[in-house]
Order: sequence, then structure tokens, then C-alpha cells
Amino acid sequence: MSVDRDQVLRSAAAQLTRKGSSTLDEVARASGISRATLHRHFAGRDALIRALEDLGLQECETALDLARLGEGSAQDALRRLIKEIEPAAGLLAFLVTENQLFEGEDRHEGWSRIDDRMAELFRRGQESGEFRIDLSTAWLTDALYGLVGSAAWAVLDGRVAAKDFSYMIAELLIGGAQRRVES
Amino acid sequence: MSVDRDQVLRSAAAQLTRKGSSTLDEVARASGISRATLHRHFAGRDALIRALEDLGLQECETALDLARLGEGSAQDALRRLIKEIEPAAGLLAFLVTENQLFEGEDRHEGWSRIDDRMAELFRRGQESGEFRIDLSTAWLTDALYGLVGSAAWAVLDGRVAAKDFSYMIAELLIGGAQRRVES
DNA sequence: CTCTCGTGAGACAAAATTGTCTCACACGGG
DNA sequence: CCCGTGTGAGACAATTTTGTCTCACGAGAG
Repeated sequence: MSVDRDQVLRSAAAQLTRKGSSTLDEVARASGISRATLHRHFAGRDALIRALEDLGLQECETALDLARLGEGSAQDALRRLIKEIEPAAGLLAFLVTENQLFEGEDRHEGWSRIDDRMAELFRRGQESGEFRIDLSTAWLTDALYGLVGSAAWAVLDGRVAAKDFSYMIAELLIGGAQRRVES
Repeated sequence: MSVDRDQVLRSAAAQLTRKGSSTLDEVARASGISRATLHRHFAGRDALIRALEDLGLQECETALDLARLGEGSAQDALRRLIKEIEPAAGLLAFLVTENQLFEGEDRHEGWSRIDDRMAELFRRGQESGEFRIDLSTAWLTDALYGLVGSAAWAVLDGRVAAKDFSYMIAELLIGGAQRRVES
């Protein structure tokens, strides 16, 4: 029976998220396959990481597409995006810690495109008056990444319920922690 | 001339933040010392990480003390905390990615104490009516970590100005991205 | 059934990393 | 000046990780 490449990648991401210095053997075991088989599918550690990056990129693009960022209010679009990105949260939580990907001058162009699409959403919200303009789109984008990663970790560690994932992020990012009297 | 242990630790943190899998030789070079000297001060990689953890813990405790979380409104206390924690942000950005520290059952008790102090601040804010109660203190605490880490990265990468550090975090965490008409 | 394909297990060498040691040198105090 | 301390450079072995290979096994197709 052929291994499910996609499933292997997800298991590998989970293992590497827990322990970034995991041995290829540990990664293979976590995926339920042998090191030999892992090596048949991915030439080496680098190739594995690149495959994870590609998968993460693809899932982000998909989420961005599904969220239809251009439709409706920017706020609603952002809520949709957060909901759609949830399946990729675990993978993202790993990739954002894999700073190696962002160091080389050959940083995958895909990330720029994703960043741009997110920043564009925030910019649209700012122009429509929905979002405040004293927080830059770059910061809002980074903050979204950070909150998604934190939420993914909080869920993994059992500190918060998985069902609250998108609500927590969206409410905090949009409304903040401050309580409002009424509105 | 004796090496400045504190300075070595900061350089090491910077290097390891950029590349978590840095060789001890790379870490030593980044600190401007030789591998031999690095090894004289820290028995090995583990010992180095532990020392970084201890330094981070100590800086967090200091920030928590300086912020005087019990005084004034919870919101003001939170703003003070964010301001005081800025010097430790780089170190924190590394430590939060060093999941290894949080995996073993012997997770450093110091982090629990810090988490508790932060959660206590949020709880106080909730009880006083300043903070909303539909976002758990655990999530608010994790979100704070995430935003601090994201902000540290954004500054390191030059996407945002260092002087905006505490403003960006505090404004987003407390007020959110939504624009308010007036209040 | 037989054959093929993909896999698991393990051996093996190559490469990378680490831990330990020695030695020479520079600096600063006495 | 002389000496002690701490350092840099590098050699070296031990350990770990990786890349590559072989072989046997089992499931599934024909």
C-alpha cells in the first residue's frame, strides 16, 4: 500500500512542531512509516521542509481564495479568512518558527503574495473606515500570523477549546480585549 | 579579558532566533568568541539553552515587577507590562519557538508563575469590567506572547519601526483593529 | 498462483556535530 | 618585568545524524 504523501506531511509537521530538532527517524516514526520510506519520498531534510512549505503555501492560498476577501465588509472578509485558515493553522505554526525559510535571499516568493493579499484586505478595511489607520497593514498582517500561531499552540496544549479557535482570533484581532459599553 | 556572559547569551539568542539549528560554532562566532570559550562557559547545547531560559525568565519577572500590575487600571497596567517587556522581546521570541522547553514533564516552573501573573492581570481587568469576559484569560495570555513575538520579528525584519513596538501591541491587544467612531 | 510494486528492517559508510584536549598568545596585576 | 588567567586556534575521538544500499516480506493486480 502506497503511503499517503499528504498524510505523511501532516504528521511530519506535527512532529516537527513539537520538536524542531527531530531526527528524520523520529519524523518517520511519527508518520507511521520507516526512515527508508520517508527517504524514498523526500530526498532529505531540506526537501521535506520545502514540501511542508509548499503544502502550507497551497493551503494558505486556498484559504485566501475561499474567504473571498473582496466581498462584503473587510471585517466579515477577515472573519471568513480566519475561519478558512484554521485547517492550515498547525502547519503555519510550524512554518513561522522555521525561520530558516525566511533567511535566505531566495525566500519563497509565495509568501510575499500571501502577505500582499492579507495586507490588501487590511488596506481595504482602512480605506473604508472599518479599520484604524494608526496600525500599519504590515503589523496587522504579522499580528494575524502571530495570533493564529498562538491559538494553534493553545489548542494543541489543551489550554483552549478547538471550537473557539476562529472566534478567539477574530474577536481579539478585530475588537481587542477592551470591553465596550454598547455599540 | 573575560567574556561578558550576559552579552554572549544575548548574541546566542539572536543567532538561535535566526536559525534554531545553528551549530555551536555558529553561535560562538555570532557572539564573537571561539567555540572553546563558549564551551568553557556552557557545558553544552542543553546548558546554553537552559541559561537562555533562565535569563528570559528573569527578565520577564523583572518586567512583571516593574509594571506593578496591581496598581491603577488593568489597562494601564497592561500597557506598562508591554513597555517593560520590550527589552526581553527578542529573547522571548526565541524561547517561545523552543518548544522543547515546554515538552518535558519537568517544564520550568518559572513559566507557570509568569503565566499566572499575566492571567491574574487579565482576570482583574475582567472583574473590574475593563476587559471582556468572552475571551479567556488563558487565551489573552497566549495572545500577548504571540503578539510580542510577532512584533519582535517584525522589528528585526525591518517591517515596522522599533519605536512603535509597545504601541502596536498594546493598541491591538486592548483596542483591536476596528475603528471606533468616538468614545 | 505468480509477478510486481512498495514497504520495513537493518547494515554500512559518509558527513556533521559535539566534547575534550593541548598549546601558544595576549592582557593585566603585582 | 614576570606570572597567572582567560582566550583563540586547532587537533582529535566520540557520538549523532544522514544518505545509500540490500534483502525479505506482504498486498494486490493480472
